[in-house]
Amino acid sequence: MTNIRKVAELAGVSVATVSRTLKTPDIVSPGTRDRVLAAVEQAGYRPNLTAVQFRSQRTRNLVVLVPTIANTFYARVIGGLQAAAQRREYGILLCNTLGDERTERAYAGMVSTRQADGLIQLRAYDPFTASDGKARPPMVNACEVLDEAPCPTVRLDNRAAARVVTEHLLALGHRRIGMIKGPRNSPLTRDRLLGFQDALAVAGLTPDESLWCPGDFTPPSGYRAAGDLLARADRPTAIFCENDEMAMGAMRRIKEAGLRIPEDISVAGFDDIAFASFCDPPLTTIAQPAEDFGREAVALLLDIIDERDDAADKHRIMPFELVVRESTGPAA
Amino acid sequence: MTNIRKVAELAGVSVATVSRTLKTPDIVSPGTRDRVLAAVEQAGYRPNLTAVQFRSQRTRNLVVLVPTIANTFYARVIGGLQAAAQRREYGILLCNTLGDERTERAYAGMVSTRQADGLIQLRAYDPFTASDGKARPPMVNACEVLDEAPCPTVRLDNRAAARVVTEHLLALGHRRIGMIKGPRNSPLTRDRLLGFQDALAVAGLTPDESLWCPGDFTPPSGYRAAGDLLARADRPTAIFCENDEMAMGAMRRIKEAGLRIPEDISVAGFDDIAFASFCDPPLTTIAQPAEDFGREAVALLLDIIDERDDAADKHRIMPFELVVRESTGPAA
DNA sequence: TGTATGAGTGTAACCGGTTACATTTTGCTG
DNA sequence: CAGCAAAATGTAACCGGTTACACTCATACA
Repeated sequence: MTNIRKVAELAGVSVATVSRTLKTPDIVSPGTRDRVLAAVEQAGYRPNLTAVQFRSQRTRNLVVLVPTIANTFYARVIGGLQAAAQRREYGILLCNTLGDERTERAYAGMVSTRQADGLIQLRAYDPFTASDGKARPPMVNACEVLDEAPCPTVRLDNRAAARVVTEHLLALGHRRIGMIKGPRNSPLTRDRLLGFQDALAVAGLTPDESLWCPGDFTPPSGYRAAGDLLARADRPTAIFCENDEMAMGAMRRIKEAGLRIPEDISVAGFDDIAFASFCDPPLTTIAQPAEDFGREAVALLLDIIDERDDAADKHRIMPFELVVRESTGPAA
Repeated sequence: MTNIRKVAELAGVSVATVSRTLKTPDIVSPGTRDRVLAAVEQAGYRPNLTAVQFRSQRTRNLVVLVPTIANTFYARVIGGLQAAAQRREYGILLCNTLGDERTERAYAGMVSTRQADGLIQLRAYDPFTASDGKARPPMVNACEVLDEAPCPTVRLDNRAAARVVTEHLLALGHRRIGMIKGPRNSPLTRDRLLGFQDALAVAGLTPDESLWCPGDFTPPSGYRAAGDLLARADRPTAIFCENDEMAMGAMRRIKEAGLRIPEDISVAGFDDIAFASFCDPPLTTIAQPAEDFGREAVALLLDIIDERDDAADKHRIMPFELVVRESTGPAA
């Protein structure tokens, strides 16, 4: 394996000069510089980054924990993350945790063991135990955030967004609105449900909890939940799904029951994934600036790492937008 | 930062003994072992993995280059990759390249610069230039593979699979079949087109190239291509899309034209993504063992890295299955 | 008692860069 | 041409582990 010593020998200079030629070319004389670069070329030399990282105690890598990359919303967030990191010359180590806490802690350990300089967590779970004490590695929590996050966060005002969707349905005359919830312990689930209730309360309606069905953010769970809602004698005239994937499942179930969307029943989702505008009918949903979540998270994390910041408890709220398509219409 | 010397001092032993206690506990005496472990606990010691990697010249990390993680098929492949790697105590560094060659080369450089021990490429592009010469880093190419791959490959017999889909359409009586292709220079596109032609040839039909539309594996491109096909006076009675995402776009366009699927026109896809069974109507497509692609790729790569293997030109062909759903029916 | 054996532990070299400090070379001025 | 500052380059310590080799000491056996 060619190392810096081989190159130095080849160029007839010291290792320090080789290092300087590659890192700060302006402080070596032009003649030497040419000779060294030729030797680098000839030897096919690539610096051993492991050695550099070891020496500098900096890896310029960031670990990103994603609950599931299969979700197209997260895929967009990651796109934003990567672009931002690349611009600052940081690499992204992407970890698909599937929500498994053991896996999350294992990957988070890459920061404790100095394989990465910081961590971006896209789920409301803190992989560092109390025993890590005050020496908490640099971390940012985005998208689904902890209530009392021990770090900066980037999130949507999910409650307000859910309220806007619900108000849209209410404005269309819907009074019995079904709700398909996300995973039980997710703050997203809770906040979106709260926003839903807020809107009902403002409209002077008493919420009917029997219309709230459990789901897990996957199409099959939306399919099942919709089945339960349709089986009722007093089925709702609209269903608000806490994400688009469940809305897709719900729409499938509604069609199998021989009902029309939105004539017989309206459906609204959340996230505005790529398929939302291509399903039948196109889905009314909440659009989020997914890429910006990634960008912001990187910016905040690098602030901590570079200690440009002391507070370290900045919290960003990203904007959302209701996208009205054809899956919602006037109540029958 | 607590390091091994601090722990050694705390336990009253040498650094070698600390190292041995953690790596080969059976060769230190029980008394010493307890003392060292207590010191490790007390100091909150985590070995600096960068130092370990540097010293051992092994990172136990694998780089995976994914064209786009937003594609749910790739997401499943990655799931398989991660599970397999974790079992062998390797980490996965996932890179979303978006097909950008500069990004791919940059991340592939992580192997040349010894930040990772090997590379799994899910796209038909070789990120190593000829100048890397015979010192090619360990690499495996999966899913979309190079024709003359300089490394082991894991792939589907795309040609045979496309032929099976086409035969299914022919058996339903379709004679004018439209084709929505993938990216121009992808071997997937070419092989699936070849299989399509194979089936037509066997059926004694002359292929009509004007029915082959360009696409790029995204829903909007399927939407546009379907528009072109429907605008023809002699529009096809079936459309074979080279992947499911384009099929979703095509179905949307067909419905907007007021046509029914499959009564007026049949649609078939490829990949069997999660939404394939939830769109309207559920999509006939080719299912691939996505997770197995990942598992196999890791197995082959570790064979090379551990030099269990000298040949290094093993090629695995994975099985596929035609999944007939409701988007295909008898020709009108 | 002397010696061989082996378990347990310590010492220090090593991995490949970076960089503080020392040394040499160059350029300029009087 | 001496003398000095500045520029260019070299020397070697250092990052934090791992491990070959050396050493100590208890035990077993002749």
